[in-house]
Amino acid sequence: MSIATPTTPDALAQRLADSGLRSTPQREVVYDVLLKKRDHPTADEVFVRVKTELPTISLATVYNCLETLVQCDLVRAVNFERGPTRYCPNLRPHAHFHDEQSGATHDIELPPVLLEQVHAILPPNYDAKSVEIIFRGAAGSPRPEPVEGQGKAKAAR
Amino acid sequence: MSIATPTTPDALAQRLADSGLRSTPQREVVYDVLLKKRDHPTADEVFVRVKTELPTISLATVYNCLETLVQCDLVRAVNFERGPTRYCPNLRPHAHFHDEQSGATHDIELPPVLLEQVHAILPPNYDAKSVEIIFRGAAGSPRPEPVEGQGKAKAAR
DNA sequence: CGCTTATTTGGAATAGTTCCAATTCTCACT
DNA sequence: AGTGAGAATTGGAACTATTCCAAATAAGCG
Repeated sequence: MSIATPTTPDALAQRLADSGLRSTPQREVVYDVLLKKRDHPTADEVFVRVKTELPTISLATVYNCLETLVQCDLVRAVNFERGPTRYCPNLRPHAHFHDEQSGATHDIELPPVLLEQVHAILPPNYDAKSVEIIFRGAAGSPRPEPVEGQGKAKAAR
Repeated sequence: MSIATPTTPDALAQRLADSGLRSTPQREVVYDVLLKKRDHPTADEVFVRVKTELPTISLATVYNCLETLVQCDLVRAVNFERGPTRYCPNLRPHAHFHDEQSGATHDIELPPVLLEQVHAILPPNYDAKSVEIIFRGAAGSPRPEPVEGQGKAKAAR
């Protein structure tokens, strides 16, 4: 079923090899960046972060690497409304809560039992490879929480 | 008949009025089109369909109308992976099954109990206004079917 | 070491959507 | 019925996110 120690930098080389792909500095740093700050960054945001370590990397490569990581099942791509795709290195089954105020996204633990129950609503013949659960709302803590948001920070329009 | 079923063309004028908006031919036809063929069309597809009735409508207006309908809670906007937003006039709580083969999207009944259970996984202080459940996989027929949907066809637009 | 193939890169191209300014339509009020 | 204010529509330009492409680079392998 699932793999024992998935979410570590070292898993990368292994997984890549398994898929007949090479471990490159770009792929490593992109993955590291995702592991280091798990705030569901966009490709652009990953680009910025990776550049501090690999100043010459190109945005196209960031897209390539992210795609590769998704292929290898090391990273999940998440799409909220219209906006850019966000990337999440959390492999455990979880839902996403999208705080519309701050734009931040939080992982929500998804109990296996519930996951099963959700799958169970599918009629026969529907074979779901994956399921995505996305909440939208306000993570209205009594006190405002530390900024985790990428929400409007960049969305200068 | 049923007040509980707002998914009728007539509901439109009412809802619009409630929001202080006007009922226009464009809005009516856009809504009709959604009700008539519930295959989760994209804005483009709606545009094409509406044009047969209102040949001079513009794509911008279709976007406007769809947005308006979403605001009025008559229509849900759904986003699968990177692709265009799709529109769904089904107001009852339901999940979506996205068939990766055909590109088609099916509504899946969502039992209220399950919906509650899903909401229950949220930690306190998380106030979800809505939840979206999206399955991805292969639907239905035990035997493979030739190409059909809007999947990755590039020329079909 | 040179060959082959994978990977990266920058820029151009594309898709989907939004923005904007000008026009047209509606409605409320004389 | 006429008019003015505000809504709504329209076409096209602008924008954003992403993909495509062809050339340059890097790596593994014999």
